[in-house]
Amino acid sequence: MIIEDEELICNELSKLLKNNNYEAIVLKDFKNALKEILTVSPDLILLDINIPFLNGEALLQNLRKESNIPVIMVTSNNSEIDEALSISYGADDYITKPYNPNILLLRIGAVLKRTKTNYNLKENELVYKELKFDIQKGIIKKGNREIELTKNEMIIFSYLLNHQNKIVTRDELMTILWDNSEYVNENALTVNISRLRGKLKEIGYEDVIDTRKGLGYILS
Amino acid sequence: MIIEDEELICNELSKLLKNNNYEAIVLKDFKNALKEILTVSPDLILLDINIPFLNGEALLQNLRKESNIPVIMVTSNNSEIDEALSISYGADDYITKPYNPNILLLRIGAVLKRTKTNYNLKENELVYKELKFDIQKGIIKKGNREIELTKNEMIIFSYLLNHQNKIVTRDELMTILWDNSEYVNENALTVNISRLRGKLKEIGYEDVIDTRKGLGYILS
DNA sequence: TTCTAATGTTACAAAACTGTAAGGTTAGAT
DNA sequence: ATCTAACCTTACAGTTTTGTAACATTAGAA
Repeated sequence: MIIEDEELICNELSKLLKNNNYEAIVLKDFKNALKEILTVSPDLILLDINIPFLNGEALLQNLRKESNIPVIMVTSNNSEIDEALSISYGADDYITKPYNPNILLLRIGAVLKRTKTNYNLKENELVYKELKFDIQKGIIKKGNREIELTKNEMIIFSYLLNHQNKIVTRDELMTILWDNSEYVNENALTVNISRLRGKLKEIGYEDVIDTRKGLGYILS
Repeated sequence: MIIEDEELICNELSKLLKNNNYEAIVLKDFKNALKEILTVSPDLILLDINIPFLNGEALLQNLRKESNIPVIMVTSNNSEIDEALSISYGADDYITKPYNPNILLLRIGAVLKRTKTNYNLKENELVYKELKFDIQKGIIKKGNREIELTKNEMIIFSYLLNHQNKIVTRDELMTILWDNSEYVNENALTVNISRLRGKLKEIGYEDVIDTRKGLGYILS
């Protein structure tokens, strides 16, 4: 959602966002801004702080009482005070006019990534090839098929995803699963890997966890 | 870790970082940069891309083959090309010289936050009052005491944490737990809340989940 | 104060999870 | 080509998790 009074900028921004596969909505009615925002419930807000007759900082403060929708503050001058202020009011990032479109896109991407992975259960998904992995619930989705991972499988899969294309040693996994093995059978890990592979296979992902004998495992 | 050839800047940066509760190490031996980095294994790297006799881009590329340590690229000119390049080589952010110290600190904070929550199992902790919550493993730590949450408890606690000081309706929780209840007893939620409260109480957190009768629950 | 719908607690059994053991397979060194 | 350590698979039983039911408690409306 774009909150900005200069129509030219609004149009450019809309175009820019749409060209990059975002949906863009421009807020028209500044009077009922808060209500509008909450109704639309956008994924991210670009908020110009210098709109006449709209107290952007107050709006942000009020918004923060009800929602954690990420906000990127758009400021006119480059002073640090402004930046610090916007951030203390709860903005997730700031950018000064005139902004470079590519930089703005990078910032938007970064904020979305940051806030998505930071605890919004519904959207906390990680993508691997054609499948989505819901970290909190431990559910893998592919198309309409869903597979539920157990806690151990979740931990292993998370770790492998986080180290894609890198060899992960069995020791590393043992440490993560059982705090460096008090008295757990070495085979327990093998079994858990086996089970994870089985589930991945069910949704058509055979051979994605590769064994590097003597070294560990690798997720391609 | 600071990778930078101008000694004056190194010193200023070190001071800045230390004053803000970071540890700072300056890389001296540019020849064995990669090896050094991997040995030290810093939490974040500030990499000046314009050091004579050091190909920063190649270094980053090679580093990325072995590790996901976050890197902030320091560039001299503001051109987009540079930025785009650094990012495609795997940098997590970029900043142009001369940089404003406060902005640099903000960027560092943002990158650390982003990369920490993005799947580094060991460090993926969320802090609530004096306790730490390991999202992946579902373990709550307080001092030397540890409590293990079950999957359901984890989901509820995560959601409450994500909506601190906001009322969370029972419906919301039901949806998250059971995809808007096929045929699950309404009481199942109550029981799960009860169990979570019990565990929180064990580590001295009584009455942190408040009931708002007719509305929902709230984590204070 | 009284009443009642909303919420809480406990015990229990079905279901899911997980480490172990026993035996099978395989990559790669010799 | 052979051998063996490394890894895989399967079945099983102990343990944990979880929804249900039955009953208890409580906040707040009237």
